[in-house]
Amino acid sequence: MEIVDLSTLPDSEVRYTEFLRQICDKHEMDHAAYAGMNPAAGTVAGFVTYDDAWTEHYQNQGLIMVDPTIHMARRSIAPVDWSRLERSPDFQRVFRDASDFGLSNQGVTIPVRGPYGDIGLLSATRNCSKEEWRKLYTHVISDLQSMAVHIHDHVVSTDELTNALYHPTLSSREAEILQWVAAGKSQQDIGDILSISHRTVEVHLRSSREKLSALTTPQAVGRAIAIGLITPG
Amino acid sequence: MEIVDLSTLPDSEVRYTEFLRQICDKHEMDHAAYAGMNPAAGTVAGFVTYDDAWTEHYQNQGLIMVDPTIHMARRSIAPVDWSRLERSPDFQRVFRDASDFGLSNQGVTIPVRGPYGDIGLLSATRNCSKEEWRKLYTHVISDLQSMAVHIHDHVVSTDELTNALYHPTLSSREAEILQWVAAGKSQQDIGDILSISHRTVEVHLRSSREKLSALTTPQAVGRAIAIGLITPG
DNA sequence: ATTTCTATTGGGGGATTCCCGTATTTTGGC
DNA sequence: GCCAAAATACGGGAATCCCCCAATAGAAAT
Repeated sequence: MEIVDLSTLPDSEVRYTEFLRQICDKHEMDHAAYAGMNPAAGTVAGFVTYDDAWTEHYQNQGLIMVDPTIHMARRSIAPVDWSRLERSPDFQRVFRDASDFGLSNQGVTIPVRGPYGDIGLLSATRNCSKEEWRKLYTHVISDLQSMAVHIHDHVVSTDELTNALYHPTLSSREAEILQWVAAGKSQQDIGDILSISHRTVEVHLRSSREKLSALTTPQAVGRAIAIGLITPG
Repeated sequence: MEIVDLSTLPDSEVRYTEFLRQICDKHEMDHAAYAGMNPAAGTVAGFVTYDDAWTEHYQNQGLIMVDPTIHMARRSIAPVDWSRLERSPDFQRVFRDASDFGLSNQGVTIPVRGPYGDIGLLSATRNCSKEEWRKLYTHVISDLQSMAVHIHDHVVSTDELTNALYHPTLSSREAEILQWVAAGKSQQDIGDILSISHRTVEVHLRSSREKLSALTTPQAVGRAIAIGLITPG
């Protein structure tokens, strides 16, 4: 199958929504939605083909916090077929509401992760019989996975806001010292290891915290790991 | 396309290698390889269809440290076509060696990430003309991505060693407090938030450190985030 | 050539964390 | 039911971190 190159389309939110519509058409889905999250920056970007009414309701009710499809997909490697979700109270809550808006409880959510703790979720839904869904699923899942990777890759690489928050650059010294902190060393230890004063170590740590907008060193370490500047020690 | 269910095959390394062979057969590849990494635990698992000679050479020379396919794929969301790699000295080094062992410099590496900082790389290679490769690539990439997700999901969910290192369980209080620390709160702050003494907060932090085998709180936060027990704040 | 940024070292002092205790409550196994 | 282990809770005191300040030297930018 040919891949629609997102980069050839005009640069706006509309473009992504249009891309989702094309996916729907091609794979006989009623609706598709993409949500991209950057846990370190706390940002979320979303594009949907749903009606505004449902989107508004979803946001106003804070359904994103209880939506079981998101909850599961965030913890999964493989695509999550909604039919395999546990029928929890949260499930009832979200899908009862969705049903009121004419949406099906048949669908799939595909997680895609990037190297910096970012995660994209591509969901597609369709109202049809269980057998039809089963057949459709096995037929299109592979393409949908490709589409999910494609869209997430594109969103991450073009979203300037995300990119800015993504890559606070640490100097080599800062990264080096923060890496040692993540490895459990004290400032004095690090000073000895690098043959510099523990005062200097503290200065680099402080600037690292500032660059990462972190209040404390543990927070800075967490963020640095989440965005891939250092590795857990 | 039908997905070969890995769970129906006998449980061993051989099974994965066999699965890789099937992928080769189905998609007209010469060789395939999978490498799974858990950065928090520092473990690496690999399965290949290459000759032992090349595998040995690769390991003895420590090529994994300079292999540009791995280097790039680790930082990418989308599949990495080897033909688009920069012709760096490392590239020359690895692919000159590979060529000596009769291996092609045409191939693709597909990264797959899980929620706990784990990453799997599925590579496939084939010796053919550029045009053939181009055609083959667009034809099979979607299926290969599916296969990559499938194999990584399976390796992660069945590798007991990984699982053990993966999930040191924190008590709810411990996770709660560590989450606040990752959000940049001090012990005093957290005590106020949870209406307990900051002394108690410190005790929970200590046991969290012990469970995560961490020497310091920053290290504990880093590990907890890497293995998904908490999220970066 | 001047400015700006980075890396380095240092003092003093308050804030925070961390190790040493103890004690109560909850949980799980026998 | 009982006991052991874990979870929860609190305090004193020592070690560490962190913030204020100042200062020098080299590299990079203008």
